[in-house]
Amino acid sequence: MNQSFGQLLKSVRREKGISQRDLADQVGVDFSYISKIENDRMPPPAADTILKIANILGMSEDILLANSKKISTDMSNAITSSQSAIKFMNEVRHMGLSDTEWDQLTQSLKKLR
Amino acid sequence: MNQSFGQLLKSVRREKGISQRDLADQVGVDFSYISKIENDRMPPPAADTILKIANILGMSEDILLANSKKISTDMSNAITSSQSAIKFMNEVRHMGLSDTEWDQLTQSLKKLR
DNA sequence: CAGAATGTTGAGTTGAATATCAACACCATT
DNA sequence: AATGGTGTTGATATTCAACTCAACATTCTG
Repeated sequence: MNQSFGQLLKSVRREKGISQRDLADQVGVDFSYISKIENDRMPPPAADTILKIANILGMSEDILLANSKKISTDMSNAITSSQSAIKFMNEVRHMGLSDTEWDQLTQSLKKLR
Repeated sequence: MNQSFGQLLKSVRREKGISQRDLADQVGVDFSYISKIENDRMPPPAADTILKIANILGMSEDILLANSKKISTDMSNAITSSQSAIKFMNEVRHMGLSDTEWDQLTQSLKKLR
């Protein structure tokens, strides 16, 4: 059910009919690197690179990022730039939330605005 | 009000009456490294090292971590290990929450349990 | 099948984070 | 003034993520 980052990347890239070389050129990396990532011979690239890939492939940044288990610079900043955010995250970490609870929090989020 | 990581470390260490060498030995780093950190000549150490320091000094891990603007491995895992958590964080990132809003979320958190 | 396009693999590179080492300076006590 | 405990500094080392490069293999298309 949870496909690897490489599997996801490979399938989306193929759907779009783009070669590894084309993608790599647009991203600004070597095409052999794309190959290794797609075959899970290397871990997902840096968060910034993941964002570029998502945009070039015309897919959701969030979905690709989520599959990579990486935290983007933006997200990292969103957390560490505010004392209140850090406090919140510490609480969360100590509590060990379930998926359901996370979803409830997302609901609370939407009620905030 | 917002003292640097180095200033905080130095003041707490002195309160406990521990020398840089003693602290460094217990942490497992060179004492000169502690000196540089305390004088802000080097950025805060790795998250794991920060946790060790906090424990040796008998202070809150969270406070020290928060001052360092770093994300601990535990916190990173708490976020990336769940799809729902990642979804929540993406929402948050796109919204750009204020401190007040973060505090409200912390309240929601407490109501969850 | 030929040639071009595309994909794979192993070894090596690079820069940033995270430190170490050696030398020296300061200060208090004996 | 020497010793011992402490702190500072500049140069250097180590580690790891994130790649590149060159060579080869496979697949597609005419």
